[in-house]
Amino acid sequence: MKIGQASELSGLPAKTIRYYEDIGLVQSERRDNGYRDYGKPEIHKLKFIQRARGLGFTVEECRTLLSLYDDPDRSSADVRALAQSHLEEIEIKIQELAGMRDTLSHLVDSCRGDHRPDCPILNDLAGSS
Amino acid sequence: MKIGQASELSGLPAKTIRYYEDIGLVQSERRDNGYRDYGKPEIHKLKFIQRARGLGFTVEECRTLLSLYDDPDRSSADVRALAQSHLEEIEIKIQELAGMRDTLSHLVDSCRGDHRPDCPILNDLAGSS
DNA sequence: GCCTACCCTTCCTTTTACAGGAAGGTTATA
DNA sequence: TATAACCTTCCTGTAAAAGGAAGGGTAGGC
Repeated sequence: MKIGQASELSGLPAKTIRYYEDIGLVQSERRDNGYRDYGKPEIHKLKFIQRARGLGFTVEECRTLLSLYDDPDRSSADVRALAQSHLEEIEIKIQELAGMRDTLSHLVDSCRGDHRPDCPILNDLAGSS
Repeated sequence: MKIGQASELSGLPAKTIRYYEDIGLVQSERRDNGYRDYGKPEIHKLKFIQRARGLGFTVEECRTLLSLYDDPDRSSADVRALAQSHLEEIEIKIQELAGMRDTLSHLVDSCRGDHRPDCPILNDLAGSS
């Protein structure tokens, strides 16, 4: 099938699929006219990546996950370690964002938001505390 | 003062300060030898930006915040609207990350993580559900 | 005067994960 | 035959810097 259908089936934009080919993540056959030609295994890989990306794995982590998936001698410990480490990064990011949210929502609540220039948000950023 | 001290006082790497100058965010005087020369107002601006970046505002939002800060005729409503909108983006990101975290931690918990290849994480990514 | 160490300069490249668009070839349909 | 819809490659741009090369400035010690 052509890239358009591969895109629909995998949920990835055609641009993204070409990009993944550029970086050697998912190869494709070529027809005589130069069009990319995808079969079931490629669609499967693309979906795999789409899900992994949806869980926030980087493209390089997806590469590793794919190679583990393809390796019948893998240890599930390796997969778990990768997922665990990614999970920790996510939790750190959540904590960072939660801190920002708390500070910001305080500031937003304390600002009247009227036509006057007086503003606790700017005061805080200016270090008036 | 030179950029090194400006860096220490503002908490921003010298590289970043130069970058902010490149994009017209914080200008500096120059000495005869070509070195950048910073005074109190610039340090104040740099700190302002450092705090705003710490709250997750983009550099362009920082530009807007700075111009509001410099404008005695501003309305606090404008500042509040910007902060509010940024706050909503943060909350959306937190929700996304929390979703990833929940799915991932389930998967990690369900994987034994031993030497065998059998792995629920990979199975899930492969769409075996 | 010279050496060393450290600070500063500009300029170029790299990062991440694509998106946008130009210029042009292919195919299906009316 | 015309046109729309699809495909191709290639180049550029994004955010916010970080890294590094090549070189100039400055202060102190010998």
